[in-house]
Parts: sequence; C-alpha cells; structure tokens
Amino acid sequence: MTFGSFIRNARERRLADDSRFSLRQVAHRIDVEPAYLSKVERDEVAPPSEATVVRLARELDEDADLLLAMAGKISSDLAKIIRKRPRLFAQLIRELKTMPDHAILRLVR
Amino acid sequence: MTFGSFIRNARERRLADDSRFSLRQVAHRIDVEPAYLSKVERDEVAPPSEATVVRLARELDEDADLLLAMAGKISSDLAKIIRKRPRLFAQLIRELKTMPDHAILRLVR
DNA sequence: CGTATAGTGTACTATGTAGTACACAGTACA
DNA sequence: TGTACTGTGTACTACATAGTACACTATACG
Repeated sequence: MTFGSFIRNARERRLADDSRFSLRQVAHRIDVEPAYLSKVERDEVAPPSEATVVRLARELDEDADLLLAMAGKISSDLAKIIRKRPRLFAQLIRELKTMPDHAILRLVR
Repeated sequence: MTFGSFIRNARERRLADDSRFSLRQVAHRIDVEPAYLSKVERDEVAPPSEATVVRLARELDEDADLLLAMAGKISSDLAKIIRKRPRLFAQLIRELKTMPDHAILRLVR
C-alpha cells in the first residue's frame, strides 16, 4: 500500500462518520492547499515533508513513525539519536535485521 | 569536528607517508572534481551525497557510518531496515537513547 | 627554466523537493 | 435555482542538493 492510498483510506474512514474529514477541511487544518493534498492522496506527487506528514498523522490519528516510513522517511529525532553513536547503532540495527519482532521487543524489557 | 575538517585531517595523515593522497589524486579516484573536494574539505559546501561519502570512506579507510553521521546522514541500508518495521525500531531506539554504550552492546550478545 | 603537480576562486547547471494559486466541473440541498 | 461545498487539472515557483568546468596562483624539482 502506498502513502497516498493509505492516507485516502484513513481519511475516508474518518469521513464516514464525521463530515469534517473532507479533503478540503483536512487540508485546511494541516495547512496545505486542497489541490496538493488531492495529489498526495492519489500518489500523483511524492509524499510531503516530514513536518507535513506529522501534522497529517496527528489529524488522522495515525502513527507518525508508520506514516513517515511509508513516505520513505525516518523521524528526525530517531535519526539524531543514531547519528550521535553511529557505529554502535549501525552494528545493533544490522544485527537485529533478521530477528523476529518478539525477540527485539524482549530486548527492551 | 566538522565533516570537512575531519576529511582533510584524515587525508593529510595518509598523505604524510603516501604522496598518492593529494587532494587532486583522491578526488580523481573517488570521481569528483578537485575544486569540489577542496570546497568539501574546507566546509565551504554541504557534505557530499551518500554515495560520494561512502567512496571517500573507502578511499581514506574510515568508517562509513561515522562519516555519514558527520555528514548528517544515515546509511540507506539502515534506514531501509528501520522502515520495514518502523514502530518496533522507533520504540527500541527511543528507549536506548540514554543507555550507555556497554549496555547496548550487551543486547546484541 | 620550464613543466608538472598542488590547492583554490568563480561561475554555472541539472535535478529534486515541497509546495502555492487559480480555475473548473460535479453534487447537495434549502 | 443559486450558492456552498466537493475533489481535481494545470501552471508555476522558491529553495536545496550535488555537483561540473575552467582559470588562476603557488610550489617543487630535474
């Protein structure tokens, strides 16, 4: 599923029982032009900037990290954490690459 | 230490006992214009693209993840791993943010 | 002395990113 | 029936990214 179609789906789900989730009204609340959001939802243009994706996530009550990933990006706060200890995190992440979710979750606990 | 000064230092260390590490010759081997590498080393322009940083790292025998971090970037293979399971890695990385190196290293073992 | 090599200044460029602005056609409804 | 709102097509734009191309001066050295 692409970024655009995911957003469109999410928005239309909200729209079903709340008319304030029209494309135009959402566009207005996240402060972009309706024509632009329309193109984004139809994948006619590349996904928006990180800041806009985050506003969109809040607006649609979706997970920002997930949406950013679909937009081909990584939250800049995560990037910053990694860049502070690049070799450490690089090693860690590459070793976790093939580990199943539950094994990774256990690490945190 | 900036990206440029780090590179210049590393290159001049190599140059000290190997004349093939002149700016011009390194530039030629990593396939950029000497004038451009000169500007990069003096931080007169932004750090190069990921691909160029990686070639530079190989050439100077420096760690690519470290150089990319200094360039404000994250290796695209790491980004890809994270984007495959964004929520999982986002949670993990944010929790590791303040943990000391040795504690993080222990996780991998 | 000249020629090879060194680093750098200046000007320019192609492509990507992240949108805006405005006009238009369709639908709803009071 | 008009007016209010819906989504979308087209054209344009400002800024960033990632460099190239060429000329210039300084230095070394055989």
